[in-house]
Amino acid sequence: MGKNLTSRAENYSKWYNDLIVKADLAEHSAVKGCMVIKPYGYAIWEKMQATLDKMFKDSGHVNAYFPLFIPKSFFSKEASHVKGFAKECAVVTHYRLKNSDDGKEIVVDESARLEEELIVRPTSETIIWNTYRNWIQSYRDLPILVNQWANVVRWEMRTRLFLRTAEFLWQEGHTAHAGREEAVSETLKMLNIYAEFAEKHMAMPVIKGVKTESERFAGALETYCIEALMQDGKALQAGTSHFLGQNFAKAFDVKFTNKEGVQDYVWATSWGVSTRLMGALVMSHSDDEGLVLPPKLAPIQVVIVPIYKTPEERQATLEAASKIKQELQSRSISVKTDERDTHTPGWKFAEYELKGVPVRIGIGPRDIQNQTIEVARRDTKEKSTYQVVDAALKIEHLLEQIQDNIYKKALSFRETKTFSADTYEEFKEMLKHGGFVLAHWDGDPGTEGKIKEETSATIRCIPYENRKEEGKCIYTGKPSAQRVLFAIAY
RNA sequence: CGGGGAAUAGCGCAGGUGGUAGCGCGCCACGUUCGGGACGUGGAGGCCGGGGGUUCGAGUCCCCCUUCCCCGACCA
Repeated sequence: MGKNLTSRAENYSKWYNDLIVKADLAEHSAVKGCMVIKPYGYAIWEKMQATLDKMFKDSGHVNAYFPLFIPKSFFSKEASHVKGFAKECAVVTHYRLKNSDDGKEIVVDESARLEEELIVRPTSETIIWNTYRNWIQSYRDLPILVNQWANVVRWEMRTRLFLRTAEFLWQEGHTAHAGREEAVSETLKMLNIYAEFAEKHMAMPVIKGVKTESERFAGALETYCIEALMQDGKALQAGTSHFLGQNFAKAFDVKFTNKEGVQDYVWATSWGVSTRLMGALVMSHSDDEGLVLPPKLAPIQVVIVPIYKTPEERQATLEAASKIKQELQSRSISVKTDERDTHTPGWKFAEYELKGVPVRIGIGPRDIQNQTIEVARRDTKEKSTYQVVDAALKIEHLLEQIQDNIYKKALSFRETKTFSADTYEEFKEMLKHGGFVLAHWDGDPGTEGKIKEETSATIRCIPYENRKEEGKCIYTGKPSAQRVLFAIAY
């Protein structure tokens, strides 16, 4: 029996949408462009949050919270910033409702118009820098290393669950520094933290790099990013870290007195990852049977399915399950025993496969007899029989192996999908099959724009650990010092 | 914001030329099952997305609105 999941080959978009909904991660809400993140999906996000939050704190950051509403005037203070976000802002204009004259409806009370409209934050640079002005007088007040976990709203035309929704959850770090070098190094430090998180926890290989001018964050001097390749060959920006220079300090007049007693503007960074990572996670590892979750982020790492016919067998298998569960829990492994009598084992197998639980244990009468358990891993669908006596230890190792295996699988996928093009014809041909294409570019945004127009491919980044290599731009033939990373992106 | 679809039971769908709604899955009850989404019998469930019209009569024809999906442009 199938799971009624569209296969990736048949329709990748449908596969993704079906999977998100059927695996209980999220669903469309009654509000256009907004999603409901369901408990199972939210549990994964919570694990991402917990891990990232610890990484942020271990690197000296602290959490705070700034308002959801941002006065419109704040936005206009940094010219390129407002330009970048103006087209997708939700604006609050009134603060009161009233009954309509016929009493049948609730309408906006036109007399309750706000003096100054409020923008629902699409990002918090402006409100934060307006606040930092009051926090900073001296170099002794620096650095400020603040992060916030929040929701933001960007009024998107076209939305997709997790990948692009009008409201999404994220974290945004906003730091203030006394010197340029320190701010640049903070930007890179956070980029590295994101890359480490992606690779070690999400098991998703990423390429670190710098964005070109046209892909840069509105208001930044430099945007660094991690780029991942999805199974359909499209690239996904998974996180960004911005060096903001003194742009926001100048816009909000945030000065400090340095050690020499001279006034200077503060240097800034901002960095963020969002619930989009959920989409990245799904599209990196999952297959036609359902989700494949990396053990480090799986809400349930091991599920135990008891198999029995008689009440006596039920009793015996549940007892055996309980012992294994305790042993696994003592190794900090999250375990669930599915004791429900309302579904057959086969049904449960399919269900946990759909939900991507990394390891499934089956315990039936035969196992009780032999002092064994059946262990099935989700990533390879391989089944083995373990002796109960050393099962917990082996499963602990198995989880590590699965984490490692899905990373390697994703990495090898990316490697086979990464090409080098030396001519424009070659470039266009390679793009047809999806994947990353490394090619020379003359550094001109105009050229980049034309390539995008003609092929839909964008420069995802200039890889950070790039090998310098003399060459000629595939489009103009002008000299180029290195290859840049092209792809069709989400 | 353009271009295509679509909206009928919880989900997926069928309902030529108008005559008062059906199938599969799911749900409920009982029994037999249970090592890869079990089976039988019985049952519940619908102002056919919303609003107007045409008609004796509209799921079906006409107009308007709303929402969702897919593909582009824009963006994390």
